[in-house]
Amino acid sequence: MSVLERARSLLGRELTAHGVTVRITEVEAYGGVTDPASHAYTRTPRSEIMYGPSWRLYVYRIHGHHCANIVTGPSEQAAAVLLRAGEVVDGHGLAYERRGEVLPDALGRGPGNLARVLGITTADLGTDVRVGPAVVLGPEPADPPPVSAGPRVGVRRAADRPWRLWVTGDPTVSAYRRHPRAESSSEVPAV
DNA sequence: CCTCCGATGTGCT
DNA sequence: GCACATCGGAGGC
Repeated sequence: MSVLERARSLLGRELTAHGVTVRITEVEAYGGVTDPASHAYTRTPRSEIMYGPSWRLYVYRIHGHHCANIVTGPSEQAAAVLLRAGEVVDGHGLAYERRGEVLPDALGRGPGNLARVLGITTADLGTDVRVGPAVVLGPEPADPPPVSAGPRVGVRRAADRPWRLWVTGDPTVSAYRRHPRAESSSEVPAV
Protein backbone atom coordinates (compact mmCIF):
# COMPACT_ATOMS: atom_id res chain seq x y z
CA MET A 1 0.00 0.00 0.00
CA SER A 2 1.44 3.37 -1.01
CA VAL A 3 1.80 6.23 1.46
CA LEU A 4 -1.00 8.03 -0.36
CA GLU A 5 -3.32 5.07 0.09
CA ARG A 6 -2.29 4.83 3.73
CA ALA A 7 -3.03 8.52 4.16
CA ARG A 8 -6.43 8.15 2.61
CA SER A 9 -7.27 5.16 4.79
CA LEU A 10 -6.65 7.24 7.92
CA LEU A 11 -9.41 9.72 7.08
CA GLY A 12 -12.59 9.10 9.04
CA ARG A 13 -10.82 6.92 11.62
CA GLU A 14 -10.93 7.79 15.29
CA LEU A 15 -7.79 8.52 17.24
CA THR A 16 -7.82 8.57 21.03
CA ALA A 17 -4.98 10.18 22.94
CA HIS A 18 -4.69 11.20 26.58
CA GLY A 19 -8.45 11.29 27.17
CA VAL A 20 -9.61 12.99 23.97
CA THR A 21 -10.97 11.29 20.84
CA VAL A 22 -11.00 12.86 17.38
CA ARG A 23 -12.23 11.73 14.00
CA ILE A 24 -9.36 12.37 11.58
CA THR A 25 -10.44 14.80 8.86
CA GLU A 26 -7.19 16.00 7.25
CA VAL A 27 -3.79 14.41 6.64
CA GLU A 28 -0.70 14.85 4.51
CA ALA A 29 1.46 12.13 2.96
CA TYR A 30 5.24 12.44 3.20
CA GLY A 31 7.04 10.03 0.92
CA GLY A 32 10.36 9.77 2.76
CA VAL A 33 13.49 9.15 0.68
CA THR A 34 11.79 10.14 -2.59
CA ASP A 35 10.10 13.26 -1.20
CA PRO A 36 12.14 16.45 -0.73
CA ALA A 37 9.49 17.81 1.65
CA SER A 38 9.84 14.87 4.05
CA HIS A 39 11.99 15.11 7.16
CA ALA A 40 13.21 11.64 6.20
CA TYR A 41 14.56 12.92 2.88
CA THR A 42 17.79 13.44 4.80
CA ARG A 43 18.43 10.68 7.29
CA THR A 44 19.33 12.25 10.63
CA PRO A 45 18.81 11.34 14.30
CA ARG A 46 15.48 13.18 14.21
CA SER A 47 14.13 11.30 11.20
CA GLU A 48 15.51 7.90 12.21
CA ILE A 49 12.15 6.78 13.65
CA MET A 50 10.65 6.88 10.14
CA TYR A 51 13.16 4.27 9.00
CA GLY A 52 11.67 1.86 11.52
CA PRO A 53 8.45 -0.16 11.79
CA SER A 54 5.06 1.19 10.66
CA TRP A 55 2.35 2.54 12.95
CA ARG A 56 4.74 4.29 15.29
CA LEU A 57 4.34 7.98 16.06
CA TYR A 58 6.86 10.48 14.77
CA VAL A 59 6.41 13.63 16.84
CA TYR A 60 8.46 16.73 16.17
CA ARG A 61 8.40 20.31 17.44
CA ILE A 62 8.31 23.43 15.34
CA HIS A 63 8.00 27.04 16.49
CA GLY A 64 6.91 25.83 19.89
CA HIS A 65 4.20 23.47 18.58
CA HIS A 66 4.08 19.69 18.41
CA CYS A 67 3.09 17.84 15.24
CA ALA A 68 2.25 14.14 15.03
CA ASN A 69 2.85 11.73 12.16
CA ILE A 70 2.15 8.03 11.78
CA VAL A 71 5.03 6.12 10.19
CA THR A 72 3.69 4.10 7.27
CA GLY A 73 6.75 2.41 5.79
CA PRO A 74 8.03 0.46 4.05
CA SER A 75 11.04 1.06 6.29
CA GLU A 76 13.48 1.56 3.41
CA GLN A 77 11.23 4.31 2.08
CA ALA A 78 10.65 6.01 5.48
CA ALA A 79 7.22 7.40 4.59
CA ALA A 80 4.85 8.92 7.12
CA VAL A 81 1.47 10.63 7.33
CA LEU A 82 1.08 13.97 9.12
CA LEU A 83 -2.14 14.33 11.11
CA ARG A 84 -3.42 17.80 10.29
CA ALA A 85 -6.98 18.09 11.62
CA GLY A 86 -9.69 16.22 13.45
CA GLU A 87 -13.19 16.62 14.80
CA VAL A 88 -13.35 16.20 18.57
CA VAL A 89 -15.94 13.50 19.27
CA ASP A 90 -15.17 12.72 22.91
CA GLY A 91 -13.39 14.29 25.86
CA HIS A 92 -14.61 17.82 25.17
CA GLY A 93 -13.88 18.97 28.73
CA LEU A 94 -10.19 18.10 28.42
CA ALA A 95 -10.13 19.43 24.88
CA TYR A 96 -11.28 22.92 25.91
CA GLU A 97 -8.96 22.81 28.89
CA ARG A 98 -6.06 22.33 26.52
CA ARG A 99 -7.17 24.74 23.80
CA GLY A 100 -9.04 27.48 25.63
CA GLU A 101 -12.19 29.08 24.31
CA VAL A 102 -12.32 28.40 20.60
CA LEU A 103 -15.12 27.36 18.30
CA PRO A 104 -15.81 23.60 18.37
CA ASP A 105 -14.68 23.13 14.78
CA ALA A 106 -11.36 24.81 15.58
CA LEU A 107 -10.40 22.59 18.51
CA GLY A 108 -8.34 20.24 16.37
CA ARG A 109 -7.77 22.38 13.27
CA GLY A 110 -4.13 22.48 12.18
CA PRO A 111 -1.39 20.01 13.12
CA GLY A 112 -0.16 22.02 16.11
CA ASN A 113 -3.65 22.50 17.48
CA LEU A 114 -4.54 18.86 16.86
CA ALA A 115 -1.51 17.60 18.78
CA ARG A 116 -2.29 20.06 21.54
CA VAL A 117 -5.93 19.04 21.93
CA LEU A 118 -4.84 15.39 21.99
CA GLY A 119 -2.12 16.07 24.55
CA ILE A 120 0.50 14.57 22.22
CA THR A 121 4.10 15.54 22.93
CA THR A 122 7.52 14.11 22.23
CA ALA A 123 6.85 11.82 25.21
CA ASP A 124 4.62 9.89 22.75
CA LEU A 125 7.41 9.50 20.19
CA GLY A 126 7.60 5.89 19.01
CA THR A 127 4.20 4.82 20.35
CA ASP A 128 2.62 2.06 18.24
CA VAL A 129 -0.89 3.39 17.64
CA ARG A 130 -2.27 -0.13 17.17
CA VAL A 131 -1.21 -0.92 20.73
CA GLY A 132 -1.30 2.34 22.68
CA PRO A 133 -1.93 2.72 25.50
CA ALA A 134 -1.67 6.53 25.50
CA VAL A 135 -2.44 6.93 21.79
CA VAL A 136 -4.72 4.48 19.99
CA LEU A 137 -6.03 4.43 16.42
CA GLY A 138 -9.53 3.08 15.80
CA PRO A 139 -10.66 0.80 12.95
CA GLU A 140 -11.44 1.98 9.45
CA PRO A 141 -14.99 3.30 9.18
CA ALA A 142 -17.69 1.15 7.61
CA ASP A 143 -18.32 3.78 4.93
CA PRO A 144 -15.19 5.67 3.92
CA PRO A 145 -15.79 9.44 3.66
CA PRO A 146 -15.51 11.37 0.39
CA VAL A 147 -11.95 12.68 -0.04
CA SER A 148 -10.48 15.76 -1.68
CA ALA A 149 -6.79 16.38 -2.45
CA GLY A 150 -4.50 19.36 -2.94
CA PRO A 151 -0.97 20.63 -2.32
CA ARG A 152 0.55 20.34 1.15
CA VAL A 153 0.53 23.28 3.53
CA GLY A 154 3.67 25.28 4.22
CA VAL A 155 6.23 23.15 2.41
CA ARG A 156 8.94 24.83 0.35
CA ARG A 157 10.08 21.84 -1.71
CA ALA A 158 7.76 19.71 -3.86
CA ALA A 159 5.20 22.38 -3.06
CA ASP A 160 2.79 21.35 -5.81
CA ARG A 161 2.60 17.63 -5.06
CA PRO A 162 -1.11 17.11 -4.18
CA TRP A 163 -0.52 14.94 -1.14
CA ARG A 164 -2.77 16.75 1.30
CA LEU A 165 -6.01 14.80 1.70
CA TRP A 166 -9.11 15.84 3.56
CA VAL A 167 -12.72 14.83 4.11
CA THR A 168 -14.64 16.74 1.45
CA GLY A 169 -16.58 19.65 2.89
CA ASP A 170 -15.65 18.97 6.52
CA PRO A 171 -15.74 22.18 8.61
CA THR A 172 -12.78 21.18 10.79
CA VAL A 173 -10.26 21.12 7.93
CA SER A 174 -7.56 23.81 8.02
CA ALA A 175 -7.01 26.50 5.40
CA TYR A 176 -4.41 26.11 2.66
CA ARG A 177 -1.28 28.20 3.08
CA ARG A 178 1.47 28.16 0.52
CA HIS A 179 5.04 28.47 1.76
CA PRO A 180 6.19 32.07 1.16
CA ARG A 181 9.24 30.82 -0.76
CA ALA A 182 7.74 27.69 -2.29
CA GLU A 183 9.74 26.39 -5.21
CA SER A 184 7.79 26.37 -8.42
CA SER A 185 7.84 22.87 -9.75
CA SER A 186 7.47 21.15 -13.09
CA GLU A 187 5.65 18.25 -11.50
CA VAL A 188 2.28 17.51 -12.99
CA PRO A 189 -0.56 17.13 -10.49
CA ALA A 190 -1.57 13.48 -10.40
CA VAL A 191 -4.76 13.58 -8.34
C1' DC B 1 -5.85 37.80 -0.46
C1' DC B 2 -1.18 38.95 1.73
C1' DT B 3 2.84 39.71 5.10
C1' DC B 4 4.85 39.79 9.55
C1' DC B 5 6.45 37.65 13.69
C1' DG B 6 6.83 34.98 18.19
C1' DA B 7 9.13 31.11 19.44
C1' DT B 8 12.48 27.06 19.60
C1' DG B 9 14.67 22.82 18.02
C1' DT B 10 17.44 20.66 14.28
C1' DG B 11 21.00 20.22 11.14
C1' DC B 12 24.61 22.34 8.57
C1' DT B 13 28.91 25.04 8.43
C1' DG C 1 27.16 30.35 15.06
C1' DC C 2 23.27 30.47 12.04
C1' DA C 3 19.54 29.57 8.60
C1' DC C 4 15.43 27.55 8.37
C1' DA C 5 11.22 25.09 9.50
C1' DT C 6 5.14 19.56 8.06
C1' DC C 7 3.06 26.37 12.80
C1' DG C 8 -0.53 29.71 14.23
C1' DG C 9 -2.33 34.17 15.33
C1' DA C 10 -2.70 38.89 14.16
C1' DG C 11 -3.07 42.55 11.19
C1' DG C 12 -2.86 45.09 6.65
C1' DC C 13 -4.49 45.53 1.74
